[in-house]
Amino acid sequence: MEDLSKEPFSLFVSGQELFIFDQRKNCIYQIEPRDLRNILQDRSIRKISHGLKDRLFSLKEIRLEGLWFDTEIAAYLVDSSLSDYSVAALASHYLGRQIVDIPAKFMPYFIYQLYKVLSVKLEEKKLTKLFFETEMPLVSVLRDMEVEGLRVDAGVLCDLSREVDKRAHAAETKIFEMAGKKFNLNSPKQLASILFGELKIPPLKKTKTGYSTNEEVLEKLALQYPIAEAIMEYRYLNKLKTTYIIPLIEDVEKSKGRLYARFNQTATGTGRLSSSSPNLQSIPIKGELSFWLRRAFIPTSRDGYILSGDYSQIELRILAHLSGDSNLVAAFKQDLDIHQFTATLLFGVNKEEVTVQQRDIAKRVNFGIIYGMSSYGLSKELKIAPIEAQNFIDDYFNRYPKVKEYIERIQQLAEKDGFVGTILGRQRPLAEINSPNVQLREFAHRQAVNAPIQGSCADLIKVAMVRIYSALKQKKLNAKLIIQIHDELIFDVPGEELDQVEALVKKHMEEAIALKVPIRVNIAYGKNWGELKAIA
DNA sequence: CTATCCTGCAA
DNA sequence: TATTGCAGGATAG
Repeated sequence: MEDLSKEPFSLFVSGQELFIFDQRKNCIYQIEPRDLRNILQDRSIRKISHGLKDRLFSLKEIRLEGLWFDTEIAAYLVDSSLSDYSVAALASHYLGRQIVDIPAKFMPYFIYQLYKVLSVKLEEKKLTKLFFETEMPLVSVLRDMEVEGLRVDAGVLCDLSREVDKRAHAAETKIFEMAGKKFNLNSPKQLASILFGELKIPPLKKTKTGYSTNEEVLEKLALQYPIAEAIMEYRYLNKLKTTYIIPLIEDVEKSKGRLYARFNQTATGTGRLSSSSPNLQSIPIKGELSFWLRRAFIPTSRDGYILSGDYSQIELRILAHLSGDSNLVAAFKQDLDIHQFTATLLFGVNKEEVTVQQRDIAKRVNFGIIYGMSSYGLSKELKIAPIEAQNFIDDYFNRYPKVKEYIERIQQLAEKDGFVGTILGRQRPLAEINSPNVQLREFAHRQAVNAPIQGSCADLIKVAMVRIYSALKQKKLNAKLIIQIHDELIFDVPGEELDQVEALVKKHMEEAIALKVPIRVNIAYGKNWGELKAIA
């Protein structure tokens, strides 16, 4: 075999087996298992592979170096709207070959063909820089996160579990008493028949199959019927227990005090990461028991800390950047409380006069903008009439005129191009943007507003992750990135590294991409994830 | 057993 | 009839 370090070649790992494709000789080789590690860890050997991060699960001790071109990541940048990024699916899509199942030994051949097609498409779409400088380096960052996992105190979870059981049982007893009988509280169908049948409570909303018993409905019923309040309490406790506490305890006990989650790089339409098995991006944060739950997430070393860096109002800052609206830009340049500032514009008062309620409305309107809100959507959110909601939207656009122009511009661009882009050029296809179906078309228009904002935020934090990873490595620091939650990075930091890591995280997060407005990052740290104290 | 619905957690 | 996800339990087939 010729020197592997001369040019990139494609490979596929299956269990302990490694196959490579030599494109010059059009020939597939199987590598001896004892050479597998050397090849994967040699950074001078440029490797083309497919979903390699996820294919090394049984080879966790191998450091992955020199992964130069991952065809799964490339395919995702070329088209983030696919639901299946397997080699077989992509071969069908891009190589015109209908293949259901590819034997492992032929994989490198197909991966190489995909590489040829996808590298051209990356060039055409001007995604090469984003691909090589951000997405490919990120693969190693995510692999390290997945391999390292994080430390969790199962004892804290067990204590919490007992407390939740106690409260859930109390709620259950109360509900059955008021209902006059026992039933399956987890069945919306049975619950509806008790509430709206036996108890004759007037139903407020329908679902496809019956009457709705969701949070919104229960909240309204709770004003008049105590049973609704108790059901909400039960639901909260049951959710906490079944979705978080029990699965976390099981995972942690299986792996001696550590938790290993996945961070998926090709899952979302916008460029965000997703997390699964378990999903660390939806660990509860509101309420006393959520706080208890987060206290179970602890540093690896006894003298260590959990440190978080959190982008402040990043999506609105990106909106200010993209729209160039002078009011919005000025507000951020002066480091104002943006929701309070928006309230002064909407209600025509001085900032000292803004009430808590007014600020809350302004905050919800600000969020609504990011989601491409309608008056109906906002009215539901604010629990007011659609006409009043429309007034807020009109006032908002009068005060932030360039935001309005930006939204119109991006929607027209989407109609013309069939996609929208982020600051770093990441594209989101919008297949339904000109659909004759009104619902689909309007949905795509909201996505056209949201995707550049959400996606640019993803760009920003990905750049920061790559730079922080390399800075930690270069400075030989042992702090580890353990969780990413879209606009927040969480680290496991040895005690003696705290100051250095704090400065480094703040700097790289704030300087990831220069915007027309300052970017602010709040750093907090503590002895566990539940008790983080802000740094001045 | 899988698919779908309803529900609810996060940014 | 506000954006993006993941996941639980119940239920239908």
